[in-house]
Amino acid sequence: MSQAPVIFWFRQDLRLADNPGLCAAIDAGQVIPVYILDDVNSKPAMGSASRWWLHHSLSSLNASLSNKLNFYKGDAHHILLKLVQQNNVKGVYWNRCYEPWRMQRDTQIKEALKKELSVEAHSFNGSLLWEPWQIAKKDETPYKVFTPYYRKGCLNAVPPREPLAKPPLDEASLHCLLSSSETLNSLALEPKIKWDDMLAPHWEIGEAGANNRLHAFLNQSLQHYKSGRDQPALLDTSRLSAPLHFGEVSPNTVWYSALQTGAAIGDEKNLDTFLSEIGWREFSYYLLYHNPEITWKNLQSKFDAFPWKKESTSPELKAWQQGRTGYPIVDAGMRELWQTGYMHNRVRMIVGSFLVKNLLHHWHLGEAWFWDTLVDADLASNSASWQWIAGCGADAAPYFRIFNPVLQGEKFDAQGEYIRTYIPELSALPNKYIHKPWEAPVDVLNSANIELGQHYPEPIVELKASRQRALDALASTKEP
DNA sequence: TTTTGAGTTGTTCGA
DNA sequence: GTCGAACAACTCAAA
Repeated sequence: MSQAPVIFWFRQDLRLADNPGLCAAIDAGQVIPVYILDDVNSKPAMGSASRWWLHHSLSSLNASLSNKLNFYKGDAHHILLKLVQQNNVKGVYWNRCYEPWRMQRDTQIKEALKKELSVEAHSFNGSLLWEPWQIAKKDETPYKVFTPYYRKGCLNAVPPREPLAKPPLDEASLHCLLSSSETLNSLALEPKIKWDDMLAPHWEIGEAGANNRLHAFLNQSLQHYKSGRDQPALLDTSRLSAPLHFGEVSPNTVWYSALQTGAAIGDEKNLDTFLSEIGWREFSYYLLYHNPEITWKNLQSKFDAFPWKKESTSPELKAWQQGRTGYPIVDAGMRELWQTGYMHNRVRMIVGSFLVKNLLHHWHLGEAWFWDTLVDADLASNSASWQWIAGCGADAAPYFRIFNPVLQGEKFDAQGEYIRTYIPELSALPNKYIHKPWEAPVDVLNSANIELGQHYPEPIVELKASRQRALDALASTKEP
């Protein structure tokens, strides 16, 4: 093959199967596979847990490309143009991303390739079921509420593209560069302090792992997803958030695999609940695309006057981050996050409500902590979800929805299994007090070897008073 | 244009 | 212990 090669630029699509951009690149000629760690343009900079996941995902991808993946670090614009020039590249292929900084950068790259080098960039949809510009109300403006967006907008639109097969990718279809690239290790994605040893046992990173996770979920949990997903001790959520974020599996593959399993078990209710969660992911991207300011600005501007605390040095924030609030379900969640890089969905809502309402801290502070510590940290989902729990999102939670961590614990972790997993110092406490150790009589605490304030903290805030404070704060932001 | 029904995930209080 | 109502007012979506 003497023809000029093409570049396939891997981004949030670290897989071979159902990769439309990669398939198109292979059809066009010999492929130079490229990954660029663009820490020049990224806003915000990638979090630590994400960087760790990315390292292993790239390592896995590189192995499935016969170690022919070319790594670069720096300004993607500069690097790509140089690569195209030096290697006589005739086309550049990628799958679209939707973060504002990425869209801006990619548009500029596309224009520069065309204008300066007369090379065409070809972009594809590899990470959403429906493009954000494809779904609109009858008056052609974007939806602001999930249910009509999903039911009327998405489900009545053209069905999602069916997954593409893994392309035939032998060594002959991959083009070797004349100049050498960097190595994966030189990207320095792994942490300097070995905290990642703690996370590693919980995950199987890469395309094969993502598919194993998908099928384990479909086989074991889909049939009781509707109720199972709410109980953090059960591990019945899909835990596909990180694989989807990095594109180790496509939402299309998840969607159609779930439909298939759902049909086989003949259960619409659980299937629909799961599919609507995929719909929520779509909705977050949709909101971000049409409202790029949601990453930093309250969608409902009346919340700009809400008296949230904004100090990132507050001792209460520190206690929340470290899982020392004195409320077991909150602390268990924050420790799960720290130890595994993940937190169960139900518990994310509880800890979010606690920070924003009971502790009256700004959602930015929670968002920033999640951004750094979650392996599935995703700009669209993280922003939209924090705004949702804070009540300032487009699709706002009602003002009175303030989670009570004791009731939530008793309802969704009745046996305290989740608490005992992440707060071993409470493990000998009977179920009756596992969600409210401060109410336990002294002899019960003694026989469980717990001294409150010593082994486990006293509550840092009183529930009833802090709930009322949040309601009052909301009332105070209203127009007179 | 106006009207109407609805809005992911809850808690508390009083009967 | 259980159950239903109340909890602001507003915006959105569609008829």
